[in-house]
Amino acid sequence: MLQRRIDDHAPPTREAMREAQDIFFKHLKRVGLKHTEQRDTILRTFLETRDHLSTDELFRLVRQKDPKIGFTTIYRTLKLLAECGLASEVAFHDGVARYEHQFNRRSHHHMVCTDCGVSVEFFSPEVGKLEEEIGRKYHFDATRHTFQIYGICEDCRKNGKRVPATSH
Amino acid sequence: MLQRRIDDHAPPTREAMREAQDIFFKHLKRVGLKHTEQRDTILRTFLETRDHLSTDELFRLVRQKDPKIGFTTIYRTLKLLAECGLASEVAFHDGVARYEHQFNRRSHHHMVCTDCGVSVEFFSPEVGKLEEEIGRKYHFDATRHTFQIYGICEDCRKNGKRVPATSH
DNA sequence: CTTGAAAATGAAATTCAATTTCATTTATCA
DNA sequence: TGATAAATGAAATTGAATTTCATTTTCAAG
Repeated sequence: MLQRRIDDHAPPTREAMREAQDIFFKHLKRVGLKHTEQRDTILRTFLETRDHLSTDELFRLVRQKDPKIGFTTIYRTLKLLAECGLASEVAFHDGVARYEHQFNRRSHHHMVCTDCGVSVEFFSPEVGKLEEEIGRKYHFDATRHTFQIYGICEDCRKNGKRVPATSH
Repeated sequence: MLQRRIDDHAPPTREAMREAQDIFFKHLKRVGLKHTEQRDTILRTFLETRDHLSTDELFRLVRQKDPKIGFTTIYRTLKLLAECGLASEVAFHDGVARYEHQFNRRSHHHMVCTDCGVSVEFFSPEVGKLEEEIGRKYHFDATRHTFQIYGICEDCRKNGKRVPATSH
């Protein structure tokens, strides 16, 4: 199920795109990897969508631009993007890993409708504070956290007809 | 990796055990399923451990009591226990589903060491409040949430035999 | 420009937890 | 008791994630 994403995220400007490419290719250089056409296409496609993409979904989008790029390259490139902070994995706990871009994004969390799959971003600085607080209390070196709220969105509640969970 | 669990949870008294069995078998009756020796053995084994168990780990424990019980039965029984609220799935995002008992437990969350896998429970009523608050704000019928903090525990930091991971 | 070594690519194979299938056994109740 | 609906468990299947490997490409040193 495609994770439609409701947020305050504008499409990237040409400049932002260039900046992201710069971050990516500096990262590649740093770890001794090479700049390739495929990696550039994948990065651009990734930044152009606002949805939370699984590897397979990004694969389908990239294929429209360059049908010769394989699934494996998408898979590996997403890992690279996560490594340099341009992407991060969001675990919605539905069996597939999804990624969202993190470039120029402020800290946020997601509320997910368990019926239609839509995800809404929300902002809550308290969550970050909690991470720090609890970490200190238990002598953990806290590095990250996950926080998602699950429920039924307004639309699904109104439509009321529960769609029997279809196969994935 | 076995998820060692640090918490304030005492082993169940004989009475608590009986109460849990009662809840389980009432649930079975309600949905038209049958009371079997296997299901009872699985429930008892599950309640007796304090760790966060994957299906496979519980299978190994149950096998010590009754080697004839198969993996599939554990798998299905865990789903049943989750259905009636005696167990709940905790997603630590390491690729396997884990369950913990929920019988007579107060609301809590987990902090997980990404090095050794130990998980520590903590209590934070604010998190529940946040769920409610955010749900109201976005007109979601919020039913549950996940919140985990990841980091390095004190022991692992002291033993320090891990190469400092390059930040991400 | 070459060119050679290191890395990248992508199709196919593999892994592994989760889930389903199905033939047989068991619990329940009239 | 018997009828029958459900339970069981071994084996098969699924599907996402990951690895393998033969071939192609990048890049920097000459």
